[in-house]
Amino acid sequence: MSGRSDIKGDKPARSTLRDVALLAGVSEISVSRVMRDAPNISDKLRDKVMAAANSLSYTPNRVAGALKNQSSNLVAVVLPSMSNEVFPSVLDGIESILNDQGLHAVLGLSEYDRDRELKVIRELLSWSPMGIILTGLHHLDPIPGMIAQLDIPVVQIMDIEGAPIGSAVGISHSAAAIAAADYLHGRGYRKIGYIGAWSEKPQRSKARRRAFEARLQALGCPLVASLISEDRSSAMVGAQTTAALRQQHPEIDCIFYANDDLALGGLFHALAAGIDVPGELGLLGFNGIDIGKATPIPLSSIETPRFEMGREAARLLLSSRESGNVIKDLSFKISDGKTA
Amino acid sequence: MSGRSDIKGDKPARSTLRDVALLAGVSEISVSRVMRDAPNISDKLRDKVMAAANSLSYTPNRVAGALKNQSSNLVAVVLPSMSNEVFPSVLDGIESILNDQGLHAVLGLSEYDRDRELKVIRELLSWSPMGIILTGLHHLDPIPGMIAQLDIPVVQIMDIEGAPIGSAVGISHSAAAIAAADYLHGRGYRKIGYIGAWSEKPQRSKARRRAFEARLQALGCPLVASLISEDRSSAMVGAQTTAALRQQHPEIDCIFYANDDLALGGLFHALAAGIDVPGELGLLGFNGIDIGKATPIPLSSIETPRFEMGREAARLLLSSRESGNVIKDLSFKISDGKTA
DNA sequence: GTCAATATTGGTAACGTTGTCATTCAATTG
DNA sequence: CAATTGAATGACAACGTTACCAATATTGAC
Repeated sequence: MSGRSDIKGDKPARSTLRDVALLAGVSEISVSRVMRDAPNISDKLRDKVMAAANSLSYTPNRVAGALKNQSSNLVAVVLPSMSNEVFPSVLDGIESILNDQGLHAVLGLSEYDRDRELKVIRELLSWSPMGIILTGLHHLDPIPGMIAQLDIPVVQIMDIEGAPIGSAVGISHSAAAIAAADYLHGRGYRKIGYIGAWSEKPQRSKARRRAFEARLQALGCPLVASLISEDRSSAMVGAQTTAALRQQHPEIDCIFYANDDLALGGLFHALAAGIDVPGELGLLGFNGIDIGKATPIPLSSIETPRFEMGREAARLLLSSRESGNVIKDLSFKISDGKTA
Repeated sequence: MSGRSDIKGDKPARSTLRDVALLAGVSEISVSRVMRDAPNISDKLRDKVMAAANSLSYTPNRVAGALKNQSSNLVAVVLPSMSNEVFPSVLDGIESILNDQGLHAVLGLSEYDRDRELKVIRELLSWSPMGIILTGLHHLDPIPGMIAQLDIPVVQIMDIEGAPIGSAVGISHSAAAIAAADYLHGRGYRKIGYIGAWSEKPQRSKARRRAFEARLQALGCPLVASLISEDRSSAMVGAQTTAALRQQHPEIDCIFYANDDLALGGLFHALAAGIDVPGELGLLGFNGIDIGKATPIPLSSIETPRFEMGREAARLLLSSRESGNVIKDLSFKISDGKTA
């Protein structure tokens, strides 16, 4: 009955256009057209084809389609990691737009390693995706050329300060750092510390710390100290580094953290140690994650639009044919927490 | 110089095996073999080809390769959602195995909707993935048949109680619920409540609650009440529902939560309201997320191996040719928190 | 120096789909 | 009623790769 399966007489095998066409007694191209809802198809033909297709439970082979078309419904998405809440949210935002269009993300993780990123991008590009989303603005040299060869749209997320390959969606991290410095200074804090983690692998956090430091300097109250853990960010590390930093520099009256996981750890440490927050110690996080809104003292934080960043990136990708390259500043806001 | 680009004289166009072969003065097959590291290639040939390939910055077209080979290096991964920490961890585990093998996940989100899941699976299968990872054991009728047609391995994650299509990796949710009931009962709690969220969309949480209820009944201290919020899980919802449940049933001395986000919310509520934990109120979460280890009172929770589940799923997928279908119980453990 | 065995290369034909260009046939027009 | 149009279908040739089967070099054995 179904072509190839006779030859060897075993597996049901995947049915093809040809099988459907044979069964329906029409040409392959007609089946193709019906499957794709092409115009100028008679109801009679459509019915015949659909019946045959259903009885064979035919699924179009998009690999073949993509080869012929030179384009697919895949979108390459390259993120550094999945292990904090930032990138899953971004990915969620991306998927929320893509899935409605019948598009799908092919995922690659760089683990903050440039060479690995290059390898992953090369592999993903070999699938002729219809677009690619990258994290950050700094990439190895050959990458823009590789993308140009496919002539597909690129959107870079997270950062907008630099020279994007195509479009970019994100926030200004230096502006966020300046806002943080101004905010804390405005609240009366004068002995400010900084805590980061994971050796600042994302260059964005390094940029943020530097801008923060510079701004404090300009405000006349230079950063007292910063402590960058080698470990990955976590609440536990946040608690430990907070204790350590306060021991080394008892005069510190406020800490700005690289992210909310660390800041929550700081808050938990303070709660457990009976430190008065925000009086004795002010705490300011970064990202504005959900949990921080429910803590006994709600966490003050720089809220970043992570989900929206993903959505916007996907939207820009889809519209880039018309709108060309765009740089979109989604901006941040300082949440109304009570820890600073 | 590069074939197609002459015709119209515009885009650099993507170079192909043919372009490389022409430039290197060898056959297309030879280029193909060099690119794939096939055996029996002379150094001279390899060098010529590599030089040509580099100068054209050639990237193999895997769409064509997959069509010819009838199989790709893509793995379809269908998850319900990205919006709590569970599935990102699982995905992280999956990718940690896949990426080292040059494989890539194509993602589909079902949003806990069966029909949507079917649609997504159909689309992903049309890419001839080399395997597919699904969430849970309950799927719409046509799905097993669709997968069988491609003759690729399937791994279902999260749950192991039921009839898997292929392999399954997860934990026994009823066993976890029983362990929770026994643990709380053993700690002396007798007026136990339950809090869930999002209308229990994941059937796993429903199964867990039922088993929990049944066990408490058997232990002679029936569940006092359960409160299932319609909202998605979050610490905020956990705090609110905890307050609400205690108001409705002041006798409750302990609450088992559907997940740690809710439980953390409960803990924060208790801390803010000055409720003595675990004396006046015991709290037990589910999943064992990182943050819970750093709270002023570390959260007691049923720890589930989410990352490991992803890793194991990917491993099973890769080894299924030899090992066949396997059901793997990764088991859970009750964390040594201090809230129950 | 001859012959078999092996290492190295190439030619050809698919894989399943769709764009381009026919072709058929019914409907419309003057 | 012939001529013209347009709708509906089909034939054929790609898309870029790789499996399969030659064909040609190279090596070693006797």
